[in-house]
Amino acid sequence: MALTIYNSYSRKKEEFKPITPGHVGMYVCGPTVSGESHLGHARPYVTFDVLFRYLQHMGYKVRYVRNITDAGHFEEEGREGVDKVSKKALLEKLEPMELVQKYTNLFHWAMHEMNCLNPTIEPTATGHIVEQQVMIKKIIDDGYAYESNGSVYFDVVKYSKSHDYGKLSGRILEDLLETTRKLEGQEEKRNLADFALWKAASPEHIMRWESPWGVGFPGWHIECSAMATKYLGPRFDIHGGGMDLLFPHHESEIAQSTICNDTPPVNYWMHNNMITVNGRKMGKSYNNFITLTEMFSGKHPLLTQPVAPMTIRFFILQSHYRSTLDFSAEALQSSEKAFKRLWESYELVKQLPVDNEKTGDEELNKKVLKWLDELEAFMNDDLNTAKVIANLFELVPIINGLRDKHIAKEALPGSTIKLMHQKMKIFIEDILGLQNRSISNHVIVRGIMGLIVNIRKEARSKKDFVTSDLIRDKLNELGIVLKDEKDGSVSWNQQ
RNA sequence: GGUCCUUUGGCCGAGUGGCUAGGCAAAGCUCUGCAAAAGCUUCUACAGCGGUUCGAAUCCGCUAGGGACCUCCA
Repeated sequence: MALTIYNSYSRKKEEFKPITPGHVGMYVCGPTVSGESHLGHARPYVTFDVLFRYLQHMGYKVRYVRNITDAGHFEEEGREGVDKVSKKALLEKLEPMELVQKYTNLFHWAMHEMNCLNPTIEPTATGHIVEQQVMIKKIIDDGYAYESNGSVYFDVVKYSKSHDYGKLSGRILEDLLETTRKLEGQEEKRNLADFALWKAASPEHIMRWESPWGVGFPGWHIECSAMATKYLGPRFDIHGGGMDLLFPHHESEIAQSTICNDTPPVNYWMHNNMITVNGRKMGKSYNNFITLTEMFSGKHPLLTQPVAPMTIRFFILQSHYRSTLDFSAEALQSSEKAFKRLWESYELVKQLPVDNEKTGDEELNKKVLKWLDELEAFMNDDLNTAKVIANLFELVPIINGLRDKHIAKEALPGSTIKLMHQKMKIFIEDILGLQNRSISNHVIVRGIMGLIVNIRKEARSKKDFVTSDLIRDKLNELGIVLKDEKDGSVSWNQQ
């Protein structure tokens, strides 16, 4: 069964065929590290992390490139006024790399918390100024860019005469030429639709490099083209990012790269939809974003409690990546409970006996096998993680029922139980990248808890419920919940 | 204004023209020293109007609401 993915370029689902058999080149637009990442940013990184994991699961060797945008017009909020005063001592001034380092570290931390695998290459824009300049030179030499006042612009009008500018974003060039927006430096352009490859830096601009066109900094779109070309070649398989990057960012990327490399750069363009707040896109411009540190700590007016990183991951994966996903504290709470229930049942399946050889309930067995079989088909259908999770939940009452003896032990053969365990491991942990970060994984904690549980068991057997309830209540205060199971065993977990 | 998308039960969310996704919440029951879980049962929705079809949440049209991009944006 083949993986199909929705290609924004053709606006259709297409079967995925890599350029080089067995290998996949994938580029995802990374964060701009002039500020902290928010919940909205988490979506593409989780989405494409799942794609990265799934491609590897399929046996592909994947080169996953995700950039760090650390060049551009950077100002840290509240500091720009001070920083622009050049008389300040060096250490008092904003050092761009300091700012960039701070938010890069924070980003990496948040990614780790959400169990996103590291990309195989994570290039920075500042580390590839030379590559960008070489690319710009090539485009000028080819006659598709011009210098103006120390800046360099891409000639969109000329490009569109021989190429399909606007195809990806559904834009019509004539409309773009008539745009009434008044932007800085607009008079330097031949046409309003032209975009900057290199921008001259004003004296107070804190990020600046020498170039053949004067001191300046690279245009926003060129870094992705330069780094993708360098690490993935002129033409590669998958390019991902948020839908809001379709225009102008990705449209410009196509134009630049096409001129520079004589080929359209990407076979499959993938775009995730936005996370919304009350139906409105979460974003910088609307000032309705919640940073990931605020999410994890719960320190935000819209939150009633801290939101675990895994809850965010699960929340994102419960919807399809091309649909909008509406944020609310309630929705996240419901995800938290749901994930917990799924995980506990997954823990349980590992302990179910697998020695039964009969199939007592043919119908149930067939249903379970069907649910398991469908998991892969759902992933293959444009990464339908929502359906994968729905099927995993179908298994929950079955597993719990076997534990409670509600469903007879003989109902399902051991082979089915084993398969459930195996598939749940693959899909929950390896592909969806969900994990349990609670202290219950710690070997010493397990030992201590085993001891406490035994002491309590002893008390209960003597009907000393004062002691047994005290233990349970005190553990509860620490966030550990004990459950007396029907079969006399005791299970526990961290809230 | 242009281009495009969207509207699903109390809430969140999948949905390939026929076979009621799933989660959360709620109610009842079972189990249990108590509790917490868990299990069982109940809750059959697709913005409105019209059309195509044997059959429409799904296709088409119109109306209404919401949104995205056109500007930094995941």
